[in-house]
Amino acid sequence: MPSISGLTDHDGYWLRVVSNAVSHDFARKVAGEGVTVAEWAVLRVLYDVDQMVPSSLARELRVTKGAVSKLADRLLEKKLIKRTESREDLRMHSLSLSKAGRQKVPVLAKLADDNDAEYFGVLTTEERDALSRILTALVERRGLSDVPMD
Amino acid sequence: MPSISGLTDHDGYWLRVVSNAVSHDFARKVAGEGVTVAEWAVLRVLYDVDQMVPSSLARELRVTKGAVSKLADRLLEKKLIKRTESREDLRMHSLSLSKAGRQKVPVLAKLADDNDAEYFGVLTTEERDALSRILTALVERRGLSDVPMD
DNA sequence: TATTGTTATACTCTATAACTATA
DNA sequence: TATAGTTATAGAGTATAACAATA
Repeated sequence: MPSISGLTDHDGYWLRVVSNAVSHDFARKVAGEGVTVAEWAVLRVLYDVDQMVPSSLARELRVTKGAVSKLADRLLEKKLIKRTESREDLRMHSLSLSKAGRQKVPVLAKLADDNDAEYFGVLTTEERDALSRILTALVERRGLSDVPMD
Repeated sequence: MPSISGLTDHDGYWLRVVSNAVSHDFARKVAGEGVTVAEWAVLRVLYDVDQMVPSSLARELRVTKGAVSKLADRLLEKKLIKRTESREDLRMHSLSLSKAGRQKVPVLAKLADDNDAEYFGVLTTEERDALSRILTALVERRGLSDVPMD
């Protein structure tokens, strides 16, 4: 008789358990700063580039332009980003951090650092190095750079 | 000047990238069988126990009873599970697999096996063992058995 | 009163596709 | 026609809390 594999027999299951726990806790932390994880990603990208059109942001974050539109709406409401019209092409506009948004990024980055330390700090140096190495290997060998972050 | 960590500087980020990719592909596979990943988890648990009350299922899957109620509704519509009233305690009822549900579990388990092989097969035996070991260590040391699977 | 389960409501995240304005 | 962006719609996944029935 064939044996049926269980939920816990798959690496994908445990990966999801750990990933969800890490993300869930991080979401709770950034919620204290009034933003979601998806919003944090937008803010962090804008922090480096100063300004970016929504279509580029969609490519960078690997989501649809509709998703970016919605995220941008919320960040505008929260006054963390600004919209600037383009003069050359009136269809386009740029998104950039507001002063408040720029001030918030280091705070959020610190929370991300804390969260990582909290979770992966229980590993030995060897384990942590191995994890990073293996995750990177998976990303490279499976070509996950093009995978959406849903 | 303090340097601000980026999205990709955290293990949590890469964990999320890989986990999302694995789950996304698995979701696509089971969608071909007409179920979602959350529904697969319900079916797989019921496969072993024959029958279970929603409150136990909620504990097992670490979601709220409301979430189980919704999942059960969908699985009933799809005729993959059955509801049976309890005779001792009329507030309770048991959920169990229908014949169709029981037949589907091995098919779904095979898809989970395939998905795992597809993703983690690119790792060497040593890497794969290390990944399993490290994920297990994280679950144990961080006490993630109690974390919800959202 | 406490418990089981359902239902109502709400939110995040995402997608697809129709639509508007501009090129 | 093609492109940039918005909006409408939908659906998965989840939570909280109000509720009904029963214990």
